[in-house]
Amino acid sequence: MPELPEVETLRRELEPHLCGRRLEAVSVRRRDLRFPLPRDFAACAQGLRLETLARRGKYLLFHFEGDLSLLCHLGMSGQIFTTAPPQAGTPRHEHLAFRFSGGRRLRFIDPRRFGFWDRAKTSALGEHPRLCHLGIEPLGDAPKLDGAALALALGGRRCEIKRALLDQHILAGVGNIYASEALFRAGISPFRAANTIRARRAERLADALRAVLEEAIEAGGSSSRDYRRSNEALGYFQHSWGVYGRAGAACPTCTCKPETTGGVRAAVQGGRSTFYCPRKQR
DNA sequence: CTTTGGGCCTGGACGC
DNA sequence: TGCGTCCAGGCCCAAA
Repeated sequence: MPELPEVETLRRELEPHLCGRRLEAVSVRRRDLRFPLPRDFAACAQGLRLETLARRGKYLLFHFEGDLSLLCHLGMSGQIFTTAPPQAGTPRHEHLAFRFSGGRRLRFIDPRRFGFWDRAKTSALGEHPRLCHLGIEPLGDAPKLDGAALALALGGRRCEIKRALLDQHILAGVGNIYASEALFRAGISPFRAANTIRARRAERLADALRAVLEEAIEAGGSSSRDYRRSNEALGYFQHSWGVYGRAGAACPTCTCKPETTGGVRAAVQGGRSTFYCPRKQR
């Protein structure tokens, strides 16, 4: 389940291997990803030099020379590898393969096909329908994610804060894991109405969001069944989860015993699992 | 405008 | 062993 830290880890890993290289060939095995691959996808960037690799929210952006960019969203189970397949032959869910100059290859694997790719003019990326409504970039400047910016972005929404954090139009890049973790660190209940987070709470939450995302990037992201790094290494931030996936376990900051208090709780909000400590989070 | 819920998709876990 | 069912959650979209 790639969220911002996993995509940023991927970006950092790919950058030194790919930037400056020419895209020699793109092979397409399946076009029916989350959205159909554009007709000219394989041809549009062929022969162009990759200038920079960027990220916006959970999107990976390949900026080529000649005003062309490729966008990649990993969805739920999307993975990108620069390594060769572990066994000979093409893996079952390898939908795209890119060959860069110098022989460097990039493989896109996505069993659930919730991921997708698109192409756009770099100069018009801001108007791309998937990017134009994205909210605050949590680790960016302008606007820097602080309490005031967060409270403004939440904009008096009456929905639960957990749901608001998952709304990419408010904040870009936070998914289910890091939303739970940030709320836990900030001591804010996931059920609290978003419009009650204004001053001090907003400051705490903004700080918690930035901190948890930065620490996760530092750790190479959180590994799961659906996420491996491009070099097949494992991220290890899952060992630092305070509440996510830990229902019934002792809250790491409480001294109360889970046998008597029930420990970390699990709930469902908007069809998504949420984990929280009812004592610490209000 | 906001909010809510369903749909897409597959592999793995689980119960019988 | 094998079958059916449920679950994970990224995003979009229709409906209220």
